[in-house]
Amino acid sequence: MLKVYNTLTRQKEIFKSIKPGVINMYVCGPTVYNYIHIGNARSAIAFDTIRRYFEFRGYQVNYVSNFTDVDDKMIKAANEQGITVPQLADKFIAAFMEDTQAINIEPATKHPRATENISEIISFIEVLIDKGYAYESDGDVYYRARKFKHYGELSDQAIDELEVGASQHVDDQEFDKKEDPIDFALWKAAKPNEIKWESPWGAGRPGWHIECSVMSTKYLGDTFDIHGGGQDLEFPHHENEIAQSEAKTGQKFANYWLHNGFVTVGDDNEKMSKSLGNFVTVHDIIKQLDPQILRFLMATTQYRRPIQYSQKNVTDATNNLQHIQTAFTNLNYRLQDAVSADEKEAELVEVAQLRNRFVTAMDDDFNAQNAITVVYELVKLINVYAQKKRVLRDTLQTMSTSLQELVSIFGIQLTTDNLDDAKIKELIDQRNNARRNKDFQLSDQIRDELKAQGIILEDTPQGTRYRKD
RNA sequence: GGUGGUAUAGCCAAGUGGUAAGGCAGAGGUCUGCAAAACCUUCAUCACCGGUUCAAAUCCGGUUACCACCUCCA
Repeated sequence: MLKVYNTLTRQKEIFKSIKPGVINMYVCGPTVYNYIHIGNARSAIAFDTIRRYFEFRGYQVNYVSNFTDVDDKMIKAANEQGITVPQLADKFIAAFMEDTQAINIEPATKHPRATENISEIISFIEVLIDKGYAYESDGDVYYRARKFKHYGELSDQAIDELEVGASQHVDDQEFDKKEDPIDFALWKAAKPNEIKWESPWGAGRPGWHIECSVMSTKYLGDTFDIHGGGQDLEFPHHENEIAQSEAKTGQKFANYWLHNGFVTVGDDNEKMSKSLGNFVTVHDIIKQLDPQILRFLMATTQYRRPIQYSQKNVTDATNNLQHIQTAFTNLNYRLQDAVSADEKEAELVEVAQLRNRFVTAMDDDFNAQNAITVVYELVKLINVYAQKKRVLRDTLQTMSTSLQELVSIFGIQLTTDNLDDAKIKELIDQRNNARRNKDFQLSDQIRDELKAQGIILEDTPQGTRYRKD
């Protein structure tokens, strides 16, 4: 029985999809004005992991995630770089695909862009105006937040308690055009030389929140199963999406709202921001860090908890991932002398039990911490088994399949690392000859030389094997 | 000011009434010619105060600290 924490009700609920066996989910994607930072990566990884788990549980997942390819930041960045907004968008969408591929994120079923849906956005806004939920004001269109009686329910904000301007980002010009300070823009009139589209209210561009309402309902229907995004989007972005969508359709918008936690940077746990100089992009990180390690660190932390991106945590993740990889290597190594026999060993039962425990852990709001603990137990079982004198091919195969399957939910791919180098093999032969002759000075010399080249030798009862450091 | 969240060993982190999972790091050991890898052993009374209970990290009341959001933000 799968439970998810629903921000809407602030509790864990039994998950039930609208259509059996199918899940429609929408996840807010990035504004493509820069390389994605590790916060974006965290969100992408969290929901990719959730998606993979649903698929593992047998669901077909329709996963839609947008690109915000026009807004103030886009316009500013394009001007600074002397290119057009669409050029900027193309550049960073390509970078997004590249970076997310590196951390093994499956492409969404559909990656719609705001600018590809302008006519749908305009129609959507027209309906809101017709229903009295929106009004035009000097070329802008605003949503009448107070008119929507559920406004503030997602984020538990009492509408009269909202402290307008608390985040110190009030636009004075906009302020004057609004009936009420809490109203928000659906359409913004174009300033001179800005990218623009024609509309019934004059030339302009869509506000930020409207695109997600339009694209999610366009691809997933008026009511869909899951809407996800970062915690910071809860208010106002998701609150506004609900207001827009439910005012238009009269239907429930999304059944379950899932929000991932933040990433903090550095050993003193400070928030990532450009002014603090700790703004970290995935593009830069993966130049020096194995993307799998970043993936592992983020995917194995429960998605709602904060993650501290620090050297210590990266090192831990590196060691833990290596530990799992080593078990897989140990397993594969024993295939060479495994026997085929029609026996059902006790380990098979244990593997099945561990799998069940993994599922139980993940069923509890994707508790990756408990799930990875089960993987470590499987790793131990494998390591112990791989040291037995007699091992069965079937048992090894089952262990291998299970281990790979479970870690693949976290987006981790284990490698068989088929090093096959005649030169190294010759050196190993020389070394083993020396060892037989008790010439340990020579044998250690050979080992040290290989180590200097990044090749680690390991003597096992089945012979000497080697791996890359 | 409003809302939400968090507080468990050197670090990360499970655990919603029954006497503290797991990982990393550390220490000791087994295996090894020595290593490596693996395995074994070892390492905490749970922010603070008060209460309920036979029994609380877990429930109730209060306090403190930190974080996030309140129309840039994943």
